[in-house]
Amino acid sequence: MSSKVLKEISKVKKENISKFMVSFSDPFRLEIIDLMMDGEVCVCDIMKLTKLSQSRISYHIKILKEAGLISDRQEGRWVYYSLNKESLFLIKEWITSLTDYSSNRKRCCE
Amino acid sequence: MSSKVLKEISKVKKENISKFMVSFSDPFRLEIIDLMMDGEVCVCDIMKLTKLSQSRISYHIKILKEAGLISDRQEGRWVYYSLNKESLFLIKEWITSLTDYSSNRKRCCE
DNA sequence: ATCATACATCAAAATATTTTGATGCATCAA
DNA sequence: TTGATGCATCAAAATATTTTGATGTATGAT
Repeated sequence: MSSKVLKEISKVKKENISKFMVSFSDPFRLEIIDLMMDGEVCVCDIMKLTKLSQSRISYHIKILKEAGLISDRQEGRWVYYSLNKESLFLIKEWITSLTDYSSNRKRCCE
Repeated sequence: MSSKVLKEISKVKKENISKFMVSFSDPFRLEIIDLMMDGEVCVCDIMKLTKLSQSRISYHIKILKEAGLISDRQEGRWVYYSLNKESLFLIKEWITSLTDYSSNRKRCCE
Protein backbone atom coordinates (compact mmCIF):
# COMPACT_ATOMS: atom_id res chain seq x y z
CA MET A 1 0.00 0.00 0.00
CA SER A 2 1.97 2.95 -1.26
CA SER A 3 0.93 6.55 -0.94
CA LYS A 4 1.92 8.21 -4.16
CA VAL A 5 0.61 11.67 -4.71
CA LEU A 6 -0.18 12.99 -1.26
CA LYS A 7 3.30 12.16 -0.12
CA GLU A 8 4.85 14.25 -2.83
CA ILE A 9 2.61 17.26 -2.96
CA SER A 10 2.78 18.23 0.66
CA LYS A 11 5.27 18.58 3.43
CA VAL A 12 2.68 17.63 6.01
CA LYS A 13 2.85 14.04 7.17
CA LYS A 14 -0.20 11.93 6.49
CA GLU A 15 -0.29 10.93 10.11
CA ASN A 16 -0.59 14.56 11.15
CA ILE A 17 -3.25 15.25 8.57
CA SER A 18 -5.23 12.37 9.93
CA LYS A 19 -5.05 13.85 13.43
CA PHE A 20 -6.10 17.27 12.22
CA MET A 21 -9.06 15.77 10.45
CA VAL A 22 -10.04 13.69 13.44
CA SER A 23 -10.02 16.93 15.40
CA PHE A 24 -12.38 18.57 12.97
CA SER A 25 -14.64 15.55 12.64
CA ASP A 26 -16.40 15.92 15.96
CA PRO A 27 -19.18 18.49 16.31
CA PHE A 28 -18.24 19.36 19.88
CA ARG A 29 -14.66 19.93 18.92
CA LEU A 30 -15.80 22.16 16.07
CA GLU A 31 -17.82 24.00 18.67
CA ILE A 32 -14.77 24.42 20.88
CA ILE A 33 -12.64 25.52 17.94
CA ASP A 34 -15.37 27.99 17.13
CA LEU A 35 -15.17 29.47 20.61
CA MET A 36 -11.43 29.85 20.20
CA MET A 37 -11.81 31.79 16.99
CA ASP A 38 -12.27 34.96 19.00
CA GLY A 39 -9.31 34.40 21.27
CA GLU A 40 -8.24 32.45 24.30
CA VAL A 41 -10.68 30.51 26.41
CA CYS A 42 -10.38 28.43 29.54
CA VAL A 43 -12.25 25.22 30.24
CA CYS A 44 -14.59 27.10 32.53
CA ASP A 45 -15.49 29.48 29.68
CA ILE A 46 -16.30 26.52 27.48
CA MET A 47 -18.38 25.00 30.26
CA LYS A 48 -20.45 28.13 30.57
CA LEU A 49 -20.86 28.52 26.84
CA THR A 50 -21.62 24.94 25.89
CA LYS A 51 -23.09 23.06 28.85
CA LEU A 52 -20.60 20.26 28.30
CA SER A 53 -19.23 18.61 31.41
CA GLN A 54 -15.75 19.48 32.59
CA SER A 55 -14.13 16.13 31.96
CA ARG A 56 -15.80 15.90 28.60
CA ILE A 57 -14.29 19.21 27.61
CA SER A 58 -10.90 18.19 28.93
CA TYR A 59 -11.11 15.07 26.83
CA HIS A 60 -11.79 16.98 23.64
CA ILE A 61 -9.18 19.57 24.51
CA LYS A 62 -6.69 16.76 24.78
CA ILE A 63 -7.49 15.50 21.30
CA LEU A 64 -7.09 19.00 19.89
CA LYS A 65 -3.84 19.47 21.75
CA GLU A 66 -2.39 16.18 20.62
CA ALA A 67 -3.21 17.10 17.07
CA GLY A 68 -1.19 20.26 17.58
CA LEU A 69 -4.20 22.40 16.82
CA ILE A 70 -4.25 24.39 20.03
CA SER A 71 -1.78 25.78 22.54
CA ASP A 72 -2.17 26.36 26.24
CA ARG A 73 -0.94 28.89 28.71
CA GLN A 74 -1.39 28.59 32.43
CA GLU A 75 -2.23 31.56 34.57
CA GLY A 76 -2.79 30.74 38.18
CA ARG A 77 -5.51 28.16 38.41
CA TRP A 78 -6.67 28.77 34.90
CA VAL A 79 -5.40 27.26 31.69
CA TYR A 80 -6.06 29.31 28.61
CA TYR A 81 -6.34 27.61 25.28
CA SER A 82 -6.00 29.16 21.88
CA LEU A 83 -5.89 28.08 18.27
CA ASN A 84 -2.53 27.34 16.82
CA LYS A 85 -2.47 29.43 13.68
CA GLU A 86 0.52 27.62 12.24
CA SER A 87 -1.39 24.36 12.24
CA LEU A 88 -4.34 25.93 10.52
CA PHE A 89 -1.99 27.18 7.84
CA LEU A 90 -0.48 23.74 7.43
CA ILE A 91 -3.89 22.22 6.85
CA LYS A 92 -4.76 24.98 4.44
CA GLU A 93 -1.55 24.32 2.57
CA TRP A 94 -2.33 20.65 2.41
CA ILE A 95 -5.84 21.16 1.10
CA THR A 96 -4.54 23.71 -1.36
CA SER A 97 -1.97 21.35 -2.81
CA LEU A 98 -4.73 18.77 -3.06
CA THR A 99 -7.02 21.06 -5.03
CA ASP A 100 -4.17 22.44 -7.12
CA TYR A 101 -2.99 19.00 -8.04
CA SER A 102 -6.38 17.59 -8.80
CA SER A 103 -7.44 20.55 -10.92
CA ASN A 104 -4.44 20.03 -13.16
CA ARG A 105 -5.61 16.51 -13.92
CA LYS A 106 -7.99 15.69 -16.67
CA ARG A 107 -11.16 13.83 -15.92
CA CYS A 108 -10.18 10.48 -17.34
CA CYS A 109 -7.04 8.48 -17.68
CA GLU A 110 -7.63 5.44 -19.87
CA MET B 1 -24.65 25.99 22.43
CA SER B 2 -24.31 28.60 19.75
CA SER B 3 -21.83 28.49 16.91
CA LYS B 4 -20.74 32.02 16.39
CA VAL B 5 -17.87 32.55 14.08
CA LEU B 6 -17.82 29.47 11.88
CA LYS B 7 -21.41 30.04 10.96
CA GLU B 8 -20.70 33.51 9.70
CA ILE B 9 -17.42 33.13 7.94
CA SER B 10 -18.34 30.29 5.65
CA LYS B 11 -21.14 29.22 3.42
CA VAL B 12 -20.41 25.58 4.08
CA LYS B 13 -22.66 23.94 6.62
CA LYS B 14 -21.02 22.62 9.74
CA GLU B 15 -22.68 19.30 9.20
CA ASN B 16 -21.05 18.98 5.80
CA ILE B 17 -17.69 20.03 7.14
CA SER B 18 -17.96 17.34 9.73
CA LYS B 19 -18.59 14.73 7.03
CA PHE B 20 -15.67 15.94 4.95
CA MET B 21 -13.41 15.73 7.95
CA VAL B 22 -14.65 12.28 8.89
CA SER B 23 -13.77 11.27 5.35
CA PHE B 24 -10.26 12.53 5.72
CA SER B 25 -9.78 11.14 9.20
CA ASP B 26 -9.33 7.52 8.20
CA PRO B 27 -5.95 6.41 6.84
CA PHE B 28 -7.51 3.98 4.38
CA ARG B 29 -9.78 6.62 3.00
CA LEU B 30 -6.82 8.95 2.64
CA GLU B 31 -5.18 6.11 0.75
CA ILE B 32 -8.17 5.78 -1.54
CA ILE B 33 -8.36 9.53 -2.05
CA ASP B 34 -4.69 9.39 -2.89
CA LEU B 35 -5.30 6.82 -5.60
CA MET B 36 -7.99 9.03 -7.06
CA MET B 37 -5.65 11.98 -7.32
CA ASP B 38 -4.43 10.67 -10.64
CA GLY B 39 -7.88 10.07 -12.06
CA GLU B 40 -10.71 7.59 -11.98
CA VAL B 41 -10.39 4.24 -10.30
CA CYS B 42 -12.70 1.28 -9.87
CA VAL B 43 -13.00 -0.85 -6.75
CA CYS B 44 -10.96 -3.55 -8.43
CA ASP B 45 -8.12 -1.09 -9.03
CA ILE B 46 -8.17 -0.16 -5.36
CA MET B 47 -8.17 -3.84 -4.43
CA LYS B 48 -5.07 -4.47 -6.50
CA LEU B 49 -3.29 -1.40 -5.21
CA THR B 50 -4.10 -1.65 -1.54
CA LYS B 51 -4.84 -5.28 -0.57
CA LEU B 52 -8.02 -4.17 1.15
CA SER B 53 -10.99 -6.51 0.83
CA GLN B 54 -13.75 -5.69 -1.58
CA SER B 55 -16.49 -5.04 0.96
CA ARG B 56 -14.12 -3.02 3.06
CA ILE B 57 -13.40 -0.79 0.09
CA SER B 58 -17.07 -0.48 -0.73
CA TYR B 59 -17.70 0.59 2.83
CA HIS B 60 -15.14 3.38 2.69
CA ILE B 61 -16.27 4.41 -0.76
CA LYS B 62 -19.74 4.81 0.65
CA ILE B 63 -18.51 7.14 3.37
CA LEU B 64 -16.66 9.23 0.80
CA LYS B 65 -19.68 9.30 -1.46
CA GLU B 66 -22.07 10.32 1.29
CA ALA B 67 -19.74 13.15 2.19
CA GLY B 68 -20.00 14.28 -1.41
CA LEU B 69 -16.30 13.92 -1.88
CA ILE B 70 -16.38 11.55 -4.83
CA SER B 71 -18.54 10.87 -7.84
CA ASP B 72 -19.21 7.64 -9.66
CA ARG B 73 -19.79 6.63 -13.21
CA GLN B 74 -20.86 3.15 -14.25
CA GLU B 75 -19.45 1.51 -17.34
CA GLY B 76 -20.65 -2.01 -17.85
CA ARG B 77 -19.80 -4.03 -14.81
CA TRP B 78 -17.36 -1.45 -13.56
CA VAL B 79 -18.01 1.61 -11.47
CA TYR B 80 -15.44 4.34 -11.77
CA TYR B 81 -14.91 6.70 -8.90
CA SER B 82 -13.28 10.07 -9.00
CA LEU B 83 -12.67 13.01 -6.72
CA ASN B 84 -15.24 15.72 -6.68
CA LYS B 85 -13.21 18.83 -7.24
CA GLU B 86 -15.99 21.15 -6.19
CA SER B 87 -16.03 19.59 -2.75
CA LEU B 88 -12.32 19.94 -2.39
CA PHE B 89 -12.68 23.61 -3.21
CA LEU B 90 -15.41 24.01 -0.63
CA ILE B 91 -13.20 22.55 2.06
CA LYS B 92 -10.35 24.74 0.95
CA GLU B 93 -12.61 27.75 1.15
CA TRP B 94 -13.70 26.79 4.62
CA ILE B 95 -10.17 26.32 5.89
CA THR B 96 -9.15 29.55 4.22
CA SER B 97 -11.86 31.56 5.94
CA LEU B 98 -10.78 29.94 9.17
CA THR B 99 -7.16 30.96 8.77
CA ASP B 100 -8.06 34.39 7.44
CA TYR B 101 -10.35 35.06 10.35
CA SER B 102 -8.01 33.78 13.00
CA SER B 103 -5.03 35.68 11.64
CA ASN B 104 -6.91 38.93 11.99
CA ARG B 105 -7.38 38.30 15.69
CA LYS B 106 -4.93 39.36 18.28
CA ARG B 107 -3.50 36.86 20.69
CA CYS B 108 -5.41 37.88 23.77
CA CYS B 109 -8.75 39.34 24.56
CA GLU B 110 -9.05 40.22 28.20
C1' DA C 1 -29.94 -20.10 -19.89
C1' DT C 2 -25.72 -20.56 -17.29
C1' DC C 3 -21.78 -18.89 -15.33
C1' DA C 4 -18.24 -15.54 -13.93
C1' DT C 5 -17.20 -10.91 -12.70
C1' DA C 6 -17.71 -6.33 -10.33
C1' DC C 7 -19.71 -4.37 -6.88
C1' DA C 8 -23.35 -3.32 -3.07
C1' DT C 9 -25.37 -4.57 1.12
C1' DC C 10 -26.22 -6.89 5.36
C1' DA C 11 -25.71 -8.77 10.08
C1' DA C 12 -22.46 -10.06 13.44
C1' DA C 13 -18.08 -9.48 15.51
C1' DA C 14 -14.17 -6.70 16.43
C1' DT C 15 -12.42 -2.46 17.60
C1' DA C 16 -12.27 2.48 18.60
C1' DT C 17 -14.15 6.60 20.40
C1' DT C 18 -16.82 9.11 23.61
C1' DT C 19 -19.15 9.91 27.91
C1' DT C 20 -19.64 9.61 32.81
C1' DG C 21 -18.57 9.94 37.48
C1' DA C 22 -14.86 9.53 40.69
C1' DT C 23 -10.50 10.85 42.21
C1' DG C 24 -6.20 13.48 42.19
C1' DC C 25 -3.23 17.47 41.88
C1' DA C 26 -2.12 22.37 41.82
C1' DT C 27 -3.24 26.96 43.00
C1' DC C 28 -5.17 30.41 45.66
C1' DA C 29 -7.82 32.59 49.52
C1' DA C 30 -8.95 32.73 54.27
C1' DT D 1 -3.50 24.53 57.32
C1' DT D 2 -7.93 24.13 55.52
C1' DG D 3 -11.11 24.48 52.07
C1' DA D 4 -12.58 25.84 47.49
C1' DT D 5 -11.70 26.18 42.60
C1' DG D 6 -9.94 24.81 37.93
C1' DC D 7 -8.50 21.33 35.52
C1' DA D 8 -6.36 16.54 34.34
C1' DT D 9 -6.79 11.73 34.47
C1' DC D 10 -8.72 7.28 35.13
C1' DA D 11 -11.67 3.12 34.73
C1' DA D 12 -16.07 1.60 33.41
C1' DA D 13 -20.05 2.09 30.60
C1' DA D 14 -22.15 3.72 26.52
C1' DT D 15 -21.93 4.40 21.85
C1' DA D 16 -20.02 4.60 17.18
C1' DT D 17 -17.13 2.96 13.62
C1' DT D 18 -14.86 -0.57 11.14
C1' DT D 19 -14.06 -5.22 9.57
C1' DT D 20 -15.49 -9.71 8.11
C1' DG D 21 -17.79 -13.12 5.63
C1' DA D 22 -22.03 -14.18 3.41
C1' DT D 23 -25.46 -13.10 0.23
C1' DG D 24 -27.69 -10.30 -3.46
C1' DT D 25 -27.94 -7.84 -7.94
C1' DA D 26 -26.63 -6.36 -12.39
C1' DT D 27 -23.73 -6.97 -16.39
C1' DG D 28 -21.60 -9.38 -19.89
C1' DA D 29 -19.52 -13.61 -21.93
C1' DT D 30 -20.35 -18.42 -23.53
